[in-house]
Amino acid sequence: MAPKRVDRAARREDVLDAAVRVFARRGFAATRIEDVAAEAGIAKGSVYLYFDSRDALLRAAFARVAARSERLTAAAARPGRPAVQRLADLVRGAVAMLAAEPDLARIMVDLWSTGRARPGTPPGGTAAPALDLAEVYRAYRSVIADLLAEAGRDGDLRPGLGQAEAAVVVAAIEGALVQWLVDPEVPFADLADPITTTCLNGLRPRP
Amino acid sequence: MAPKRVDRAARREDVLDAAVRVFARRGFAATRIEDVAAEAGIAKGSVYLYFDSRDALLRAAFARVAARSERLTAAAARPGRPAVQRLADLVRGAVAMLAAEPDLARIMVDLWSTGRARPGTPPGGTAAPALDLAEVYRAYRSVIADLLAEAGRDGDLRPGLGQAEAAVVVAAIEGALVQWLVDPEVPFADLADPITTTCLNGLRPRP
Amino acid sequence: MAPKRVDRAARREDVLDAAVRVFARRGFAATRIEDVAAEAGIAKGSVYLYFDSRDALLRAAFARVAARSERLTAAAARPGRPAVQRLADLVRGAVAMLAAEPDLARIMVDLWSTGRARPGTPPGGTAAPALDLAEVYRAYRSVIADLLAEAGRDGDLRPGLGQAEAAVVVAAIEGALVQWLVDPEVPFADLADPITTTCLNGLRPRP
Amino acid sequence: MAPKRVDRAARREDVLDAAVRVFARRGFAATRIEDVAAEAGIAKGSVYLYFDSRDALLRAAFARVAARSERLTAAAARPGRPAVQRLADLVRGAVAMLAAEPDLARIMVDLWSTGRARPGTPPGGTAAPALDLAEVYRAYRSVIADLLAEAGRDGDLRPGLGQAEAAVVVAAIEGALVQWLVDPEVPFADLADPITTTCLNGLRPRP
DNA sequence: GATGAATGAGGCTTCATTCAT
DNA sequence: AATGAATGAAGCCTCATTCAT
Repeated sequence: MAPKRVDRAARREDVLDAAVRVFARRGFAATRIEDVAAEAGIAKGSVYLYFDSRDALLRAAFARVAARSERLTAAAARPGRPAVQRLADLVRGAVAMLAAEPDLARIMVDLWSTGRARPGTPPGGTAAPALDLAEVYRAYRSVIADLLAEAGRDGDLRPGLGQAEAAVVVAAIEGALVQWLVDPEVPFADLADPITTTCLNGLRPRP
Repeated sequence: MAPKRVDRAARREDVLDAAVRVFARRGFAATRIEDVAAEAGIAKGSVYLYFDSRDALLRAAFARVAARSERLTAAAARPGRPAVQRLADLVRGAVAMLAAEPDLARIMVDLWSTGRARPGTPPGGTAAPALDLAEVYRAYRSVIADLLAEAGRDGDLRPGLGQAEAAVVVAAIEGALVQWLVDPEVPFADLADPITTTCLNGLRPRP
Repeated sequence: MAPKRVDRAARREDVLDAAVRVFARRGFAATRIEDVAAEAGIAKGSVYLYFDSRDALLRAAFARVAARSERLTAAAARPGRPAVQRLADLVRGAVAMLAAEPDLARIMVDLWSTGRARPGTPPGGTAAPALDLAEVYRAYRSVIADLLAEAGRDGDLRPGLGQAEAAVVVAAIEGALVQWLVDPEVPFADLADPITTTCLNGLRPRP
Repeated sequence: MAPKRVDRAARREDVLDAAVRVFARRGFAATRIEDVAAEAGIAKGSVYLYFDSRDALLRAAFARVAARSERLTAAAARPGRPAVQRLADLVRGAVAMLAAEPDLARIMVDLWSTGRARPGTPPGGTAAPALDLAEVYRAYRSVIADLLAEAGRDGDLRPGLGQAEAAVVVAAIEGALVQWLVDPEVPFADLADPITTTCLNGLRPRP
């Protein structure tokens, strides 16, 4: 029974892989279950062996985005080097990761709008477990805010930096991502440096 | 034969107003023609008196977003004051405008994903005049890059700044917007200052 | 008030003229009230000043077809010349009239199918005054059958000819019409002679 | 992956059978997809498993009419007996077939009007392979014209008969059909003899 | 009388989901 | 488990008809 489980889980991942690809290509709204099935090389009905509904597929894709984000911040939280450097690494790492996985990046943008108010959500309230994108970004900012504060105490950045500045750093990354997705000629990966230096210089102590 | 005292164009704007509100509330994908009609206080079929199709409504909404963006950059291009200041004004103006018209802002986010590969586009190819969001952002960056260069020549910012840094500035604005839309507790309007100072300080000449 | 009446009737005819042209061009099914209005050079709503409904327009068009048919047979019933000749004249006259008024002819073909079971007709039965096309053809055949019988008594055709042979004569005309309408290269007007001679020869007494 | 024991093609035929019945009963224009589905005993949406659109259903019905017509003329073209007799057989066969399949016959009449200028045809131009009814009748007349010419050489009919007389023969059949469809009391099947004898006698050599 | 804006019922088509095989 | 045929709810759009001006 154990191998069965593994198989099942592996198959599920395969389907999700396919879904992510199609979601990235056509967007959620335009993606039909059949598209996902075709991309996964299985029959339409078989998708339902692994996911309860179209919505569940969407939520699973969201979970991937969230997990990736978490992995990223987790790495940055590890101490051992100066906070400014860990911050710089975090920014560079985030850009690199988004650039390396454009499909997930595209889905994230879709989530920005879809996550807001899903059609399925009944006016009453208790819908499916919400795609808590807000929480993801809150955590993201928290980690950065902590690093900013620490770097402030280290004297590498201005003291007193907090949530607002963390939001600016996150903004620079996500905003650059948007421009790349909207216009593939924008060299997103190459923006890692300008983003890092601009933000960090901008937050240095005034001479 | 009398031109009918109902002003066609005004009525069309009313419907578009309604559409923008609903698009912002539910997203494009989830918005049905009937929702727009209800919001406008007219019958479903009446929407078609003013717009050829659901897609035309979407395109008109895009045009509003694009027009607003243009108004913004046009103001910044007017000379008369130092480039750094005009740049700072542009950033603050952009944030203020987005904060003041959250509906259009939300639609813009929808456009980021929808604009990519619209489902409506017939396989044949030449559909309606594409929602050229890329062009909007290209123009946006251009204006900012010009200001950066000018400020460089003024000695207010580093010399040699260009497209990349312009992208970072745009990114900071749009990225902050995203965080606000995803999480209304993010004080977007208040981020105008942190964004402006961080970016401009970060681009100052090194002492 | 009298001139008003005349005006009104004349306008009504104008609208019907327009309707006949459009019906002939696009067929009933594909003709919208607006098409008729445009062809008549009036507004959509004005059509309803002269006709109660789309269906009434159709019925009026039918009436024209029927009236024309009646005029035709009426002429043939007038005595004074040998029956065979009146018969030949009737056939030639029918062809000439149909060829001269292709619009009405096209409408007649539409009536063959539409007249059968109009959508509006409730399953129960009592719909609008039916388009009694059957009656039109019955009268048509009657007149011809009478002429055949008379020509039989005259010794110009075989005796004992009746409804069946009348149907064949009518058939030759209407069937030729169909071929012309389906394929404009068929020289309908020129078929008057072949139809007349074939039928009349075919009904001559055997030598 | 098993080919599913339901034969797709057979099922498609079933649906087409149902469509033909409904088309015959209500006419094309008045037939909704739901009517066809109900007649076939399936759900509305299921019709689309077998036909791409309402129009495709119409075209398939046309194909049946055309195929039947072809079968008929093919039989007549086979030599072996005198041409006059084959001609007589063709006429009788045509009437018998039309009388035996009144549904297809009714559809044919619908095609006479629908085939002309189908509403479905996009303004662009090249829609689906047009319902080339003209071609069907052209072929029909050709076969008959050949038989007439051969019978002329045999001395059974007048020499020099051609397209015009062929049109008259076709006309007699189709025209009789019309009268029957318009008025079910017309004994169409019994008209086979009057048509045959009238036409063939009418085309005999003059004594 | 004329108009044409407004209405809303109705038809076509799509597609998430189910289920018999 | 896997399939894909079948379903039917929903959404887009059209157009006959009404009605205020």
